[in-house]
Amino acid sequence: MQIVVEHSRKDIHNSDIPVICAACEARHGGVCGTLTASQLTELSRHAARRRVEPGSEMIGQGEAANNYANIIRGVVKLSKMLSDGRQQIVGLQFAPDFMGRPFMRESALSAEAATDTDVCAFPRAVIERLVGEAPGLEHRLHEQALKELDEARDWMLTLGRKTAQEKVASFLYLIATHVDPEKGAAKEFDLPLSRADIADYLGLTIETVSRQITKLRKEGVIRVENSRRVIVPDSRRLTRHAGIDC
Amino acid sequence: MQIVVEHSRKDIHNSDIPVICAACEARHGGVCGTLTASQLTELSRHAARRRVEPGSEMIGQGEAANNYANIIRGVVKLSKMLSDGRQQIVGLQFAPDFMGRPFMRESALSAEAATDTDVCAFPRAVIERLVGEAPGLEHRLHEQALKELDEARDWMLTLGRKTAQEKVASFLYLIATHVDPEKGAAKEFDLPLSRADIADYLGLTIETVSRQITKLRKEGVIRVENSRRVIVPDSRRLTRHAGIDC
DNA sequence: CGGTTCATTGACATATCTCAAGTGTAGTGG
DNA sequence: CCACTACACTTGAGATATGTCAATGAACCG
Repeated sequence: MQIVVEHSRKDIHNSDIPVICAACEARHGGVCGTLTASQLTELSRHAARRRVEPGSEMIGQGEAANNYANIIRGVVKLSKMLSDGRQQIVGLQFAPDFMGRPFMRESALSAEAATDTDVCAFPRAVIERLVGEAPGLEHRLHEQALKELDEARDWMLTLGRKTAQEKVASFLYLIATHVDPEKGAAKEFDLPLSRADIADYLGLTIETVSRQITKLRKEGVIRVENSRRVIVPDSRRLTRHAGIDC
Repeated sequence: MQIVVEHSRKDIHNSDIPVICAACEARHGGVCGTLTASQLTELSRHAARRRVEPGSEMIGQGEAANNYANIIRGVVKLSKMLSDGRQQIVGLQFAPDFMGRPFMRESALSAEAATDTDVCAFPRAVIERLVGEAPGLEHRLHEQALKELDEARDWMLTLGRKTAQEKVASFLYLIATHVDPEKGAAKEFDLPLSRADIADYLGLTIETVSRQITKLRKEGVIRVENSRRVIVPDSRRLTRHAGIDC
């Protein structure tokens, strides 16, 4: 975070950076951080800022994937569906994550905005050309893939082996950590997901999620306001309910 | 597969390839395929063939990860454990997959041979140096990571949303597909995993796995011999029991 | 042959799901 | 400002899939 600020200062004196990028919150996140000024210019020529409403699908399972995007603001759900409608969220992406599955024409999952979201989208062809020119770009994409792989595997443990109580606590802890990575501290935040989404992320039903949240509330592990706002007085305590090994 | 055979023929006339590699079954799989002769020589100087007994741990969760490896033969389980002993297998790796988590000092999971396994191991330092020299190497590692990510997400859907019956059928289908990718054909194979391992892979108990296998057998979807050998007369039929969308 | 490990089967317990009703809360229109 | 609907969430009662515990069987090995 410090570093981002310092770099931003430098950018002000660097007139080579495209205007749209110089003001971009994700200038150094996503894929843009590794690009040179000219590559950034090239990319920004084809880039389009878009605002996405919560619930609107950005790409569907089985559709052609013609775009990559940086998430500027908001949370995006990645999910998979069975033919009979059962659904599982397989990943959440937060700003300033990069979105898109390199080297694949067709999406194996659907991406949908969970909250109000801003993205900066560019055609896959441009990215794939830049990969050949910018040595650091593939490395950045590789790191993002590895990060997502680690997260997916962590979540497999949650899905396969934790109780409903632990699943819900793990989810709350995940969100709390994204808001503020400091361990054991008090936290307060709005849930980016509805109960239905949380259920789809945890492999549970809406009702079970609701009951477990109530249970955590009654035990004093969390407080809840307006059903979306959550207060965690002691996130170490939450951790214990989440079955997280530390 | 065709391609591998053709390349092997060429190798016979290419005396630059290290002897140990020229005879290697994974010569063009894993990471080796993208290396030049001199890079391969460099790598092979530090490489060590090892045979691993089933059940023996190759690396433990939280240990320092000092090695990468190509799997020459066999199946390796990647698993995560909670502090109270609950375990989840988060991935299976088959020959000629590459094993190892690039750019990370410490393993977030444990790797254990499921079957008799041969690997070709090399120190992480050598690989990381070669990444800087061989442009194709990081691309290969990146593709492997993306493949594992796709597999992990597919499995999350299985873990979170499928019934025990569908989970077991999905597992059998996964193994059947690895033996022979042809769709709808009859298949016969030995399970590389014990019932306990299958349970850990599916987020079930041993008893439930056993009951579901019995059920599939009684319905005629599979036949079982010696509890390890499985015959699938019609893998399309198996697919239907696996809740796989096609 | 006995001992060990692994797999199967049964009887019962229980966590989670299902179905149904009830409670907010926000938005809409009169 | 007050109905009125719509939607998301909560809560309850009962059903059920899966887990737990215990016994048995089958394969393997010294």
